[in-house]
Amino acid sequence: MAKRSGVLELAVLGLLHESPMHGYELRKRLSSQLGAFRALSYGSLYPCLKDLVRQGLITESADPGAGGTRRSKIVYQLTADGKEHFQQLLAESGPASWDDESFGVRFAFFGRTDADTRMRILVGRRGRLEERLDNLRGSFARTRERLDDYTTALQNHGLDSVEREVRWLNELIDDEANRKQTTSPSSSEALGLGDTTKE
Amino acid sequence: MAKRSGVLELAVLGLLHESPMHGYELRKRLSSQLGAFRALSYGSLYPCLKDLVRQGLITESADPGAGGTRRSKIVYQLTADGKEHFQQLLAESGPASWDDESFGVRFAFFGRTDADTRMRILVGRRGRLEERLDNLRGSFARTRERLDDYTTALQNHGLDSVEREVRWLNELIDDEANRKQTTSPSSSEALGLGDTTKE
DNA sequence: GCAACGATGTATCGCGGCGATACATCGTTG
DNA sequence: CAACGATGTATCGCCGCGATACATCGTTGC
Repeated sequence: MAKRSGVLELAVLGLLHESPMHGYELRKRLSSQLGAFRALSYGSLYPCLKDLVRQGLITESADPGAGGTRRSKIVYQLTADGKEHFQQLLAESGPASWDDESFGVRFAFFGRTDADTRMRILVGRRGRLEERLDNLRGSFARTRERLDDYTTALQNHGLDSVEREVRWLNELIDDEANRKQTTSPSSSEALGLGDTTKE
Repeated sequence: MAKRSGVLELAVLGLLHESPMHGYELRKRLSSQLGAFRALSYGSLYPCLKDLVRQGLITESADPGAGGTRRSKIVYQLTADGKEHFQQLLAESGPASWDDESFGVRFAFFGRTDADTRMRILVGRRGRLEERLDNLRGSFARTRERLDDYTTALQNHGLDSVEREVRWLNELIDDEANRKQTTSPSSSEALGLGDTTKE
């Protein structure tokens, strides 16, 4: 228990970091702010919120909104423990954080973490993608002759997409390196060369 | 029951269309041939196979492989009913077939269906993507000023990806139109203009 | 005023797929 | 012939999705 894949937890904590919110609002922002990531359902959200309250990472309080008609609207707010836990989760740069969804959410909150963590996650993510690229190219070469045009087109398109993703990562990594160089020179060399060893 | 989201069923039937196979082999091809789509687990595959057998769409038989040591290796084979059902599933061009996964699998088997079905699925898929584009652009415009650089970069990247996908779809649609025109002229006009009305 | 309606808002349930795991046999290597 | 990794079938628990129910707010129109 309390596993919940982590990513949902991270996203909720991160959004609540900006301002207290209703569950409803939380859900909307999850799909709009965090990009094209599919909106998660209430079936996941509310149990997660309940869990976070139980852990003392967020608190729920009545809505001070309208006139004072007692009705059940709940505003969730981050606690000090919650902020701490958020930082801790965000900085985790293990293999799990290279996953598509996990990376997307972490990247959206990059502004709240330090340069080293950003670089670690970026490089790790690139490694994960290059791994995928290898697999793709491998099975592509292995099956290319006996596939029809459509299957081939699909494979090529998939390959292109991942390659494009890698290029995007490279730009981001360069940006980070430059930013770092401005602050503390002669340290960009060691970072870009992480050798992508798996877990 | 028997719903199983359809896409798994379709993929298994399609792969079995080429040649009889073991479950193990089936699983490997699911991730290599059908592109970058995540490998589905045995936890889904075997129950699905069992279900297809129960429906009489495939049959299971002992492996004629090695020497004759009785051991449990099972080769699955498509039946006549299975072939028919596959065609029927493949040709379904309802809203469900515009989904990412569903479209990918159907596209991989495009060679086994007719030009009209191909065009219907292609145009529908493009409509779905343009719908997504609208949502993205909407929430983008609505939130752009109060977001930091990273969140903005993420949104832009997401937008680019979907736009790129639409461009790919357009190329495919053009190709299909040309192909059709070669065979039977003056019929390409009516097809490209499907107005993407939802379900 | 108030009826009607869509957006806002909280909550639960069933079910399907995923990941882990167990177990068995094949083929190769030293 | 022992050891090991690839091949192969099978199941189980758990998580998250989609559907759904229900209540209230704010607006519109008469």
